Amino acid sequence: MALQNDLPKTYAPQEFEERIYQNWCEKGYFTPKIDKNKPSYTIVIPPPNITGQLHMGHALDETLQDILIRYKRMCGYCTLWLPGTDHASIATEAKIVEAMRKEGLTKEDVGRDGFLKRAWAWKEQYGGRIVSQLRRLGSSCDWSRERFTLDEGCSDAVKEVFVRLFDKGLIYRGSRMVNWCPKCKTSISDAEVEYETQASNFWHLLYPVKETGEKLELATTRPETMLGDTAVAINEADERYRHLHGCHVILPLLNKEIPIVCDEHADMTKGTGVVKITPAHDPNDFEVGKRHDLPLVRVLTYDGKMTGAADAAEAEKLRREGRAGKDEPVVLDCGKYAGLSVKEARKAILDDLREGGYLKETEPLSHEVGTCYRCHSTIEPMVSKQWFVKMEPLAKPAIEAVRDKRTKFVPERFEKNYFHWMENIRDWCISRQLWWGHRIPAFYCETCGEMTVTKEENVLCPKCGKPMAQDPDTLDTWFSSALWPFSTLGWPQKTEDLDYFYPTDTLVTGYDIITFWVSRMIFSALEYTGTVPFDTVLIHGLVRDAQGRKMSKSLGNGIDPLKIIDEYGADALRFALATGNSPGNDMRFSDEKIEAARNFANKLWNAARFVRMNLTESTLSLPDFADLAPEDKWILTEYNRTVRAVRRALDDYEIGIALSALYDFVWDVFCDWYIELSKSRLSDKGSKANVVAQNVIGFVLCGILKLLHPFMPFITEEIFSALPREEESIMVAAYPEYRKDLDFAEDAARIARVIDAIRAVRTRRNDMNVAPSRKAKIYIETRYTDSFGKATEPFFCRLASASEIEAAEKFDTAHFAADNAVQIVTDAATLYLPLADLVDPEKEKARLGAELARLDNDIERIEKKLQNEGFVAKAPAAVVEGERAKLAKYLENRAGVAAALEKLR
RNA sequence: GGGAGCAUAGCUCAGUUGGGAGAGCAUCUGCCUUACAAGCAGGGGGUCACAGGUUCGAGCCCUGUUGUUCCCACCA
Repeated sequence: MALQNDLPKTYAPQEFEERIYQNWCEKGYFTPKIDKNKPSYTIVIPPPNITGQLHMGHALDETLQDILIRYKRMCGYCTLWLPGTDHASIATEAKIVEAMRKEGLTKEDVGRDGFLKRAWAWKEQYGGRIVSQLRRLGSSCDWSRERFTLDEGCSDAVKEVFVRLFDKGLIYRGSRMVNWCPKCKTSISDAEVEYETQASNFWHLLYPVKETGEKLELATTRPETMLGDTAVAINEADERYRHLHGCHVILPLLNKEIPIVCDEHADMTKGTGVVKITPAHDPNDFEVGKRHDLPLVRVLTYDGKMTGAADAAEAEKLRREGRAGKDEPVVLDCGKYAGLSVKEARKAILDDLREGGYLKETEPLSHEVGTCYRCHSTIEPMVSKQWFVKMEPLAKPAIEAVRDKRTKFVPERFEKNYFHWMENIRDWCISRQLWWGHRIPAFYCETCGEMTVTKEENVLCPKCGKPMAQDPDTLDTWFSSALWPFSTLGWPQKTEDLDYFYPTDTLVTGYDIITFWVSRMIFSALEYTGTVPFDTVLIHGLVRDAQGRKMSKSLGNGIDPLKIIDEYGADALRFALATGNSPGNDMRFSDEKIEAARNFANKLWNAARFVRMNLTESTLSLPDFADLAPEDKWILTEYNRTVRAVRRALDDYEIGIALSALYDFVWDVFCDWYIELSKSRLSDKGSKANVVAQNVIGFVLCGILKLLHPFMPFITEEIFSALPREEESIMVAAYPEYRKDLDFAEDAARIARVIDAIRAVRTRRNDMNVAPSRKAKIYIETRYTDSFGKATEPFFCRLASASEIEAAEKFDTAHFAADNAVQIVTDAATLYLPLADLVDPEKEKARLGAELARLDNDIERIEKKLQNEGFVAKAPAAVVEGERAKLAKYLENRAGVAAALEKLR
């Protein structure tokens, strides 16, 4: 007896999950051995933020990736799942600033170096946390290749890209309108702005016209920026204001004369058709200002307050020294409003306008306000000197690549999101006024003003030879994330990894970061590596709570995956997340779902225990087909078809469908039927039939374990290791393949008839409230006597409370007391149960009557269909044939039911 | 303003080339049948949102309507 490791009586995942993971790591199964004769399959992880803790979104993302990786690995691919983390500049920096605030310190107090020291300490402390949490899920990542977006290699890739793009003219620096977060005190990109609806007002202001003395009415949502107005715009075609062309208005409160300009931006159909122009604080107005060469007047500081004398003086000083570009705004001393917050200034200015008679009316309005995606403060559009990536030349090939399906989205509809974003893309603001991140590799000479972009450090001015100072800003986090699929494999170095594993195969991520991340990886990869970064993007939805709400910290409705693992096991969590999951759709997570998942694991565990305790053979192999019982051929056929269905679904990324096919097979087919059908042979120790049954049930169980392994890695490994097996681990076993020779259609149909009959008997007995203890002989009248031979008797005895069975093509009425028997009609047979003493004749008549009516109904419908010439002529022959067969069956059944009814009468 | 998803059993959702609607949970009935009560056997429950259209045939394809969720957009 070679069998060891008896399976404990109860399924307790806590007992083995950690041990198994440890073992996999020690064996090095996660690290691929590059073999150029084998195809590669690569996934790079969407790197979680180092500040983060594992949440359900990660758990879903990781589960899907691990399923794909384990599947491909078992299919013989050389698989790499490359893990890592993201430095998440803005999120991490905010956390560290917050932590310092509690100590009473600011960034400025500790200085740049001191701050970065703290940041790296933070990374050391918390960066590993999320990684260890990933392990608990069973993720088969190659930890030897773990990367971090700020590590040496990734940083080198970032610098390389920056320099190349700059040299190509695709990166430039300039004063542009950017989204400014006054709380994070940095610019952010368009993609990082989230719009939310806010209740506000439309304030109708009156600006006096200098030349005519009339009062020009205009409406605004931002009265506090009026001090920065440098024009008022009307539409040239607007008849109402034709007489004002070339005139001026006197800006209230400041008593400043500003021009009335004609610009297409002024929409005649909206409001009064007049719009105030504040070029320094509104993106549209900025464009208007450029067209009319209007001055830029800035009235807000970078932390969201009204500017004052000091701000104005400082800007003036820079201007005088020639250190401010000519395209930079003038800064206004807002006088009595200086230092007020936007909110305070709005109130004060409105009060003064009202007092001066410049406020005509206040109209309530709800509108979309841009907010920072990290801190949700209101975004201020500000003119600021920043670095930008010129997007149009990069977007074009990226659009073509997806259009040509060199990269495919699953589901396909997300292409639309992608195209829409890419086709309307604006230049990408990549500089951030933050310290934690990749510092921009640009250097300025303080002596002569020269600028250089280079990968070098400690740069000397190429013009005057003096030391240069590096740009203080860092890059958008997503700039480095965009390089992730190749920077992690060694690019720009020509490494063996890059050569073998790149381009990667599948990227798995949520639809919420298609624009942030997926689109940027695609255009980056095309530009720097000349190929798409991955073949397929598998998009999944959000994990919501049981009520369908987004899980969030503020709602406190988040479910901690680690707690779920502690209580139910990682396999149950994975199962709950994968089952019923369809690409691109959100899902709800609930107690019921996780319990159902755990129950399935428990079912599998117990089925395996049953099989295990019946094994006496030390090896398992499929018996000679000649020795197989019909039920063996039936289960092998069902199993084989399941293999095909699961593989097909997985190849189509239909993970939910694959898993539900497995669930049904394991529970309904294998456990509820095959195990029951095998019990008599399995208890018949020492017989040849026993050995055959052992081998078949062992073979199918092993197949089930392998099929399930990508979804539930731990339990399948634990059971597998307790069975006679060839491989040392299920991880390195081959994924089952569909085998033509295991499709025994005829035998499968024979057992299907038996199952059908057993079900029918159970239903009748249940209807009649017959106690299971009351056994009865079953007479089976059938033309399929080979299906209902003596060999099937144990099935009826165990599963249909039969004492014995007798089958014949036709019984003559004298053979048994037919008048005292209950008659049951199935598609393949008519069964007689001598239980008449339990029958209420009236009830029985009613039942048979109802059945007759139902059959008549069916027959009529099919006959009608078959009389329809269109159907017979146009429907596929197989379908028509199927209908004919069905009709024949129904007619036969009807005859049987009618006869039974006749007898009762 | 543009775009997309969803609408199927009491609840949560599957349903992929158009050929008599399924699962889990819940509910009802009967079972400790020695792998499993985290279980077994059986039952009830659906004009597949609405209205048209294409087709021999529509939950599935087309058009429109309603409800709902989300994404995008510089609307003063």
